[in-house]
Amino acid sequence: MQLQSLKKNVVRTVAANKRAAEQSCLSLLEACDARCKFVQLQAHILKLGLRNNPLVLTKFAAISSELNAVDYASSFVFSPDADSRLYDAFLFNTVIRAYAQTGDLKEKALVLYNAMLRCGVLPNKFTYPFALKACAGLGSLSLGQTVHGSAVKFGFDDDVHVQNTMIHMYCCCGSGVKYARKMFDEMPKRDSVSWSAMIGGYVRLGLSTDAVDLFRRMQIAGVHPDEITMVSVLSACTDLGALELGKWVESYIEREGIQKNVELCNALIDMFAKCGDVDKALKLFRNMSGKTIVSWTSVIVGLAMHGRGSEAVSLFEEMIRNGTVPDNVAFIGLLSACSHSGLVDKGKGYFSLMTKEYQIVPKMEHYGCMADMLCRAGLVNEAVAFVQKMPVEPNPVILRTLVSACRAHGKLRLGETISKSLISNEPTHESNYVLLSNIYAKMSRWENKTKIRKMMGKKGMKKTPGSTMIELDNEIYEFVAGDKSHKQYKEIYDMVDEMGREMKRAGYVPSTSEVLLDIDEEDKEDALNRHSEKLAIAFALLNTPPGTPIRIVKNLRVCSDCHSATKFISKIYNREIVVRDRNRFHHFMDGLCSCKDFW
DNA sequence: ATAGGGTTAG
Repeated sequence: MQLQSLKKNVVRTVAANKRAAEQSCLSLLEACDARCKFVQLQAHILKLGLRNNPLVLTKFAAISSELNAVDYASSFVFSPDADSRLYDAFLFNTVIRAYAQTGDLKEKALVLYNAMLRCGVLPNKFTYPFALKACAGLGSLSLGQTVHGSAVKFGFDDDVHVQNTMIHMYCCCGSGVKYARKMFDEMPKRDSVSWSAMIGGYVRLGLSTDAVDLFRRMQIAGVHPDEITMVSVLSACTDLGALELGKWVESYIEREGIQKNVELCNALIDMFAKCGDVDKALKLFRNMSGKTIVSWTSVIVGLAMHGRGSEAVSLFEEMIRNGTVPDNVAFIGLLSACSHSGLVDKGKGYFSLMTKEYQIVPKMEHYGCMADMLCRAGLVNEAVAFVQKMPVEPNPVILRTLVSACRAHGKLRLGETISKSLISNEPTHESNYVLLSNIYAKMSRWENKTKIRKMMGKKGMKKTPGSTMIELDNEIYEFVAGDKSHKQYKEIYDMVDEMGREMKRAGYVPSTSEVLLDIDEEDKEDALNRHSEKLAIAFALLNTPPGTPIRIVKNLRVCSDCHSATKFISKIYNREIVVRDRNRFHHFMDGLCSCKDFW
């Protein structure tokens, strides 16, 4: 073997020439891969007397990161019997980088950074991107600020690489985004990476409108975006559900000749699928070369969201035939496809394929998909038994799935029990109370329902307000329940009232039991009519020509009253209405929904 | 000799 002969070569030359030994040892380290025994290498270094050779140690540390042996290498390199006078910045940088890249050892990168300063080794311009990346991974604003201060002290804060990493780091530290923006605004010279870091940061924080605004400013500033910038911009479109904007971005990419690499194609596929045009996503997917597991998963998830489960399943089968090995994310997509389309037996089969054939240890999300699948299919008892048999404690998300199913399928006592335990475990989570209240409503135990409402008021819970977005003439409009901020609000409310009258004539019954407020029935109807979905639909009916499809995006799950109302509206006003909610798409047409009331 | 920003689920 090549490795064997290299080793012999090292041993031969070591006696003759120390310099040649170093070179040979470096080549040996270079040739080392996962098959090579890391420990043997270490013994070799000792045997050759290169224990304190910084170059060899650096190479040793660099290789360790690919073998997930950073901790081991670090303890060898920086052991007490090593000669610390030989440590240099390159060596520290290498180990700091290795730690910064490692999943759960990022804090050690900063420990080493501090050790470096204590040893009197001066950091250089490469040190800061590594150390800041560790802070970003930890999401620790205070650590980031300390390292930032240190970079200023040593005079590396005017380097554009360092500044860009700082923007990235501050964006990864939640409340740090304002510091990121401040740095960004004060930079004397911003390159495309600076813009991408800031735009990408906004997207990750869910501030997608800010991301789009910044992209517009980037164009005004005359900085040419590259494929990485465009991935973030597309991600913002996906988040906003802004199909028109997304289409514009696609044509912009073509026009500007931006290279459509695999990642950019994946982002385009994801955008089209999640903005409602899954057929376009499929077309792009078919035409792209170099498909990765991400490409397959994106399109499988896209089909699942549109209720096209069996297509998702055949695509998964095709992927396996193509030799792409599914990972745990692909299985989450596949299982959710089965769940959304009622393919219970298929789902069970794939769950066991995943664990047995692919040796993937199921995570909470996989269990969640299975519980969800059984619940949707009305197999509540089986779902409960499944959850009890799980080797891990179910998380609140799974328990809430069970409670909803209990309510839908009349297992009210059980639902009440689970729901009460949820409230005691998670007393500040609003939806736990809503679930219990809905169960009481179904049991007609109104006094209990009132009690729940009072409890909620006392706890002062912050409620995620439902909001609905709609795109019209290159603008994105957002509505919240009872919104009166819009210029047209009077017309919108008149339209909502008219819609209500027409729907009632057609047989719509408002589901006032969904309303948690303790108000009389008429006011409850009023509250339902002011839901953000209905405001957005009224706005669209007013401002778009008859017959054009209406696309709206809801931030939460669509409520059952709005779901049934939208069916009536699609028929009465002869409109196709496409609703994207938190989980999936609903295509309403002629009084029916594509989800077949199965969501 | 070592550097910065990105994609799939929940």
